[in-house]
Amino acid sequence: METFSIGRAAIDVGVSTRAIRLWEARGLIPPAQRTASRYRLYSEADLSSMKFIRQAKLLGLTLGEIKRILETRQAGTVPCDEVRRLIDRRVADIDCTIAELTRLRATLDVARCHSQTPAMDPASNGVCLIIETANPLDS
Amino acid sequence: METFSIGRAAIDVGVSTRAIRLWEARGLIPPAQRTASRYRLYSEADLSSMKFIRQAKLLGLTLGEIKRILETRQAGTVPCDEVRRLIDRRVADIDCTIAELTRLRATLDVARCHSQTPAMDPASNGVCLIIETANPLDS
DNA sequence: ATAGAACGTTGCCCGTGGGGCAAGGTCAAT
DNA sequence: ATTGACCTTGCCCCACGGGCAACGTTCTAT
Repeated sequence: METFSIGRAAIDVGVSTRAIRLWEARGLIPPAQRTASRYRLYSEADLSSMKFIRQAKLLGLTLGEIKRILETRQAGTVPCDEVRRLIDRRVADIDCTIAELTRLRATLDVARCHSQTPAMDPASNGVCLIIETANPLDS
Repeated sequence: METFSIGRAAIDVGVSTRAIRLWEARGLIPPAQRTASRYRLYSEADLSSMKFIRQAKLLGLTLGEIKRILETRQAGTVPCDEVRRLIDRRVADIDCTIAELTRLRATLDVARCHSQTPAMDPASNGVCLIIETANPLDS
């Protein structure tokens, strides 16, 4: 069975070696097999597992969420329902974030173009009217 | 001159006492005056300064950016040009983030509704087809 | 006056997902 | 044998505080 060093694995999976060690420390992947000199060794199955993690991360799941998915799967259960719930939550979260950012963007636009935003009088106590007169709509 | 404890200041400014201490440690506000028993004391001017920081934070500026703005102002320069640049960058950043999130949202929508996304065969080696067959458009 | 509540002080560890660097051990090719 | 590329662990760093500990101070009520 072919094995891969952490560097090869990182290139193959498309992440950094740091990420792989972090995933191990966080329990997303089991402690790697080691050579006599303590080098980590990975199998193709390990690479597949890491590719799943990378893919899940690209979808915006956190390491904690991914860990739970993997644990569910390892317990023999198909985690698709859980995944669907996570994705639903994530979508709701994204919508919320987009709405917030859109509001903030509008506020910044208004502030920046605020009728020739008078420059702060250097002698006054204020710092910058662009900021001080802005009216954030965010909660 | 009326002075305020850190708790009063926090309430008046609308932030936590932790935040105020952090801003001091980060150099956004000068080390507070102290009572004989080392309690921090703030003047109205201090409160104004903190309100500026809070306002700038609401606009999405980082503590580092705010610090530089305050330093510019303290050097006697009106920081409005700098602020305008920061806001421009922030707006560009927001647009970029919104675009990314929109793409991700679309990917998640497709993945979730992926024609009755077949449940993973518990005997296979995969984890979850919803994730494995998703096709993130993000870079 | 004194007890206890409410406030203040420092300090440390936690999160997210690693990056950067250091000081060293190992492997491959020349 | 040496050199360069790789690996190991460990520690501190990023933003912005939250939570808790252990302890000192001030205020309030009885």
